[in-house]
Parts: sequence; structure tokens; C-alpha cells
Amino acid sequence: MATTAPTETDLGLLLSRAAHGLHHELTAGLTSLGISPRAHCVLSKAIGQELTQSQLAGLCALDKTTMVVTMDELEKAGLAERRLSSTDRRARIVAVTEAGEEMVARGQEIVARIYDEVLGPLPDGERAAFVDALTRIVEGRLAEPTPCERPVRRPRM
Amino acid sequence: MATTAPTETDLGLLLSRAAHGLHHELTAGLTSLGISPRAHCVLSKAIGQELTQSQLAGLCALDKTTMVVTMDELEKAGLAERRLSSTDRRARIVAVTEAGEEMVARGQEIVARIYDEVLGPLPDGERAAFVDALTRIVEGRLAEPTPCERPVRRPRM
DNA sequence: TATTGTTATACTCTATAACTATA
DNA sequence: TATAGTTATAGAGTATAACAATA
Repeated sequence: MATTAPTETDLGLLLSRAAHGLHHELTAGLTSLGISPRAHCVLSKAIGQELTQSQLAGLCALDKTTMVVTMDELEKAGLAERRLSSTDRRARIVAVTEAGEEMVARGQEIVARIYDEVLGPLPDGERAAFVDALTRIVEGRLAEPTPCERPVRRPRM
Repeated sequence: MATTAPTETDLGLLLSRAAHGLHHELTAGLTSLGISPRAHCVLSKAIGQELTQSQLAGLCALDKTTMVVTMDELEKAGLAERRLSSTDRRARIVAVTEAGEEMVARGQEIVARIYDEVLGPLPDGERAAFVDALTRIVEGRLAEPTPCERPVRRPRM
């Protein structure tokens, strides 16, 4: 009957399931607004700022070509605009429209509720500690990725 | 100068970056053994067990067709075999070969080292709490995904 | 020469659908 | 009728490459 040792905690699987599960919830929750989690993320980080597409891509961990696609969507939906930078004529500043600000506001409500539900299993006192720990992990060893022959693609957002 | 409120913690982005970052490290670390994180995960969970492909797929959060592909790889590499179940003639039991056991042992060393490095930014006392919290989150609200018209694909593994 | 943004396209990879065999 | 596994293929979506404009 001696089955082998109960597989030790699989951090990779845990994080993968958590990220995918949350992404799923965000996708489901935001469909009522007709916006993707990625578009919402870009929009919410651009609001009230004067960021170029590449700066925004960096903040959202997106490839620059993926940012182009995202901006195309946002512009077509009238939620954001590309404006010429006054200091660098190559760059485009991402400006959020009024409709975009409205969208972010409504999106944030949904997103905040989902975050709250997802963190629900943790006692109040532990939530901040968890998010803080996760932040430190992301900014730690993972911030300087090991070079890898076969590039590892970003997950869907 | 009043830039808008510093975007509140973006749990989605954090988890996405953590999962992707770790996946990247695992991929880079395991290339020396010629095995993918997914194959290692399947192998490590099958070892010493008598699990069918679909049971294993459930444990590893894989689609059954993805499991077929993975098993094809593992079998071709001589790391695992499909055996007929003695109780259900439809099912295939995943058996890990000796070479497979050796591979898991070597892989676990690498994976354990990477986990240790990734959790490095956390003080010793917090690591277990973090993993525990993450586990509860995954087993909480995220365990019963909200129905969603547009199915959200699993991330790459 | 390096960088921003764009376009077009190639590639990776998961999921769907259809099917067989068995329960 | 439902499930395990397989095959083939569609489909989604990110990354690569090449290019134009500018720094």
C-alpha cells in the first residue's frame, strides 16, 4: 500500500493554476463590459499618465507588437487614442478618452470584487502579507530571467 | 503634477508575472536534462502510482489531448510507458520506467533549487505561510470557475 | 547606430470535434 | 448513454523579421 511520498508542493503548478484561474475570472467578469483583462490593464495603467506605448508595454509585461494590437482595439472602441509625443517624434503617447476613464472605473469595480473573492480564503490579516510576499518574489530572482535558448512565450492576457 | 493614484496592486499581473517567470526558470533549468516542465510534472506525479492518463491530466491541470501529446513524448524518450489497466480495458496506466525515475530524481534537484531561489526574497518563516496561502487561494474561489462563453485557454506548460 | 512604432507572417500550442473501444 | 483514449485540425495569439521614421 506504500504509495510514494505525497508529491511535495509544486510551486509551478500552484502559480500556474492561480494565474490561470484568476485570468479566467477576470475574463468572465469583464465580458459584461466588452473588454479584455489585457485591455483593462493597459487602460488602467495609462490613465492620468503620459506614457508611450513601449513604456506601457513594459508596465504591463507585453511585447511591443502585442501592445500595437491592444491599442488598435482600444482606439477602435474609442477608449484610448495615440497622440504624438512633443519631445520624441517617434513615440506615441497613450491618452485615455472620457469613455475610457468611464470604462476603467466600471472595470475596477469588477476587478476589485474578484480580487476580494479570490483572496477570500485568507484571513484579513494575511491578505496584505500575501500580496506583499508575491510582489517581493516577482521583483526578486524572477526579475532577471535566466537566459534560455528556447524563448518562453508570455502567457495569454 | 498630480498624477493619478498609483495603480493599486494588480493581483492579476503579479500572478501572471510570477507564473511566467517561474515557468521560464524551470524551462531554462530543465533543458540540460532535455525535459520540459510539463513532462517533468507529469512524470513526478505518476511515479510510484497507478494512475490513468485522465487522472494524471486532472492532477496536472492538463487537457486530455495535451496529455496524449505529453505521453507520446515521454514514451518516445523511454521515460514512461502506457500499460493496460487490469480493471478497465479503456484506460491506460502511466508507468514510469527506471530511466524515468532517474530523470525525475535529477529534475527534482533542479526544480527544488529553483523554488528555493524564487522564494529567496522571503524570510524563512514566511515561505511556508506563502505557499500555504497560495494553496488556499487555488482551492478556494478559483476551484469552481465561473462559466464563461469564451473559454479561457490554459497557459503553456 | 539604436529606438519607436507598424505590418505581415510564421509558429507554437491548446482545445474542438469526430471516432473507436469499452463500461 | 457515458467515459478513456486517440487523431486530426482548427483556432487563438504571441513573437519574429523587416521596414520607416526619428533620435
